[in-house]
Amino acid sequence: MLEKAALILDCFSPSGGPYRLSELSERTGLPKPTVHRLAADLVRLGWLERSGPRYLLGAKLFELGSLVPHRRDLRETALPFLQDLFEATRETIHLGIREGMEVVYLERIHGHEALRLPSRIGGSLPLTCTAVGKALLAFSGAELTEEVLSHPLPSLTPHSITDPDRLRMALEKIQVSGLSYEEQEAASEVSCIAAPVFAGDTAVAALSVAVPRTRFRPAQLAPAVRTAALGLSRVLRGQGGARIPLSSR
Amino acid sequence: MLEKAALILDCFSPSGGPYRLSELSERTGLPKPTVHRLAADLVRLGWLERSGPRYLLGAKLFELGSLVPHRRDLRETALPFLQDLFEATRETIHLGIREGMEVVYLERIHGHEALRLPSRIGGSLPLTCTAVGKALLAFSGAELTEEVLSHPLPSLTPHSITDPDRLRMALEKIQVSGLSYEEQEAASEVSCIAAPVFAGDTAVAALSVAVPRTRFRPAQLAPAVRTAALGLSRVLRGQGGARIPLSSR
DNA sequence: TCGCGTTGTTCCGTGTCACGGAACAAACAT
DNA sequence: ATGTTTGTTCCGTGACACGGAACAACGCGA
Repeated sequence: MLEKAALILDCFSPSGGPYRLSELSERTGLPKPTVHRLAADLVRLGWLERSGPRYLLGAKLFELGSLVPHRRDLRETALPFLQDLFEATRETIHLGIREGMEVVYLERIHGHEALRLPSRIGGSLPLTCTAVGKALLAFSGAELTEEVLSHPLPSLTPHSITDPDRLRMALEKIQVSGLSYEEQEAASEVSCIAAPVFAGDTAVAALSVAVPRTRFRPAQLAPAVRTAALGLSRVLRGQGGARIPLSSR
Repeated sequence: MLEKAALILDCFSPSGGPYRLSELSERTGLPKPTVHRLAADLVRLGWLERSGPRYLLGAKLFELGSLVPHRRDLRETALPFLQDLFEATRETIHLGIREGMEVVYLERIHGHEALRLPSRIGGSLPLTCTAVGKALLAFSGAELTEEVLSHPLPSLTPHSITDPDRLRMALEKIQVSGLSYEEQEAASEVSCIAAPVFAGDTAVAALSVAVPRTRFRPAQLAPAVRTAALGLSRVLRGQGGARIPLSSR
């Protein structure tokens, strides 16, 4: 029952777009009357909304989603640094964390010029295809790197790194320089530079600047990204990662 | 069953903080074994997380919440204007919409100086206690105003407006000037100025600047807020509110 | 205007699985 | 050592989720 409800809600990820009853039925594999009943319940609870024949994710989910502690806290303390970085570069800024073998973006801020990017707040992308992802991967321990390299590498564009050796070299460079680069590996015509945010010697997050390829000037962006990332690291260390003690096991 | 799960999740609003099994049982009024079973299911689905004996809202909710179309679209198109406003003022910026008789905040950005505010992204406050709320209320039709005035006015601080006549006058001023002011009505030592974002002649959103009372200089902030709000209004008009046609009934 | 495919909704008999009291185990306090 | 609170397991009962089938509403092309 809960599981079926979750199936329905998961239909809306990642597109979010409106769906009709029969589409939901088809996508979940659940019979139509079942979806009908469950969807009606979900609407009553505010988890879905309905306008005419179309179902949308509901306001309650936004409310609850905004409260998720890990996300909210990190986003909140990172925000001032993201603003600094935006003000310094006036380009699109990302904040991401690692979740398994993917990046999840917690924040994305930008000005009036909108890049066409696959990244969305709350959405996830392969670690290996983005600057943020590679920054996280490079400082998440050797085991994870091996784990990632043991599968075929996914790609978002023809420029995505699919050769394990190239990736390994790229990660080593990142480990040395503390900076992660990406050129059209996630979206065409977009380049990106990222820096990891540390807690101890592993990365807990990374932030990046995304720029149209034609005006990508890494030398100018590097100090700003690094500064922001280090500043955030320092604040996180200060306030102690242990606001929620992880306790037993 | 769904309803019981919703009860459990609603425990986390607005505090978000971690809860133990017995607290959840008490707050929901559900028997312990029931909560235990449901919570376990919710954890399996990623809607809750569990570290030791504490339950937290889960990552999946963040993911889904970020996709809620109304929120996401408005937030996305508003963001550049919020950035402009932040850059012009370097103060805390809010974006809010009306939901019933409350404001819901879609975005809040700020620099390193953190004001102590009751507003949270995804959270809601009474319309009458905040600059954003009053801006929305002033341009939501006379019926709503009467509806609000027909109940006793809530208050967040001793400065919150609780006198219906005073509120009515304040709203009229807002309707004339297109600007909404608030002084320590939501949080002590904080003043605020807001401007409505229009679709036609009713407000679909409002944005505000919150400032420590001591350095509140309305004359300097007013043009910036108004400019940002009008700019956003224009863009919203341009892209048509009708991306999701409301269709029948 | 009619008919036909599609989509949404209602009905209801069947069987499942959610339910929660009770009993047990583990953690914590004193 | 002993009570107290919290977390977990068990299991018999019955409510209610389930989904096929039949029906209604819509959209579309002729």
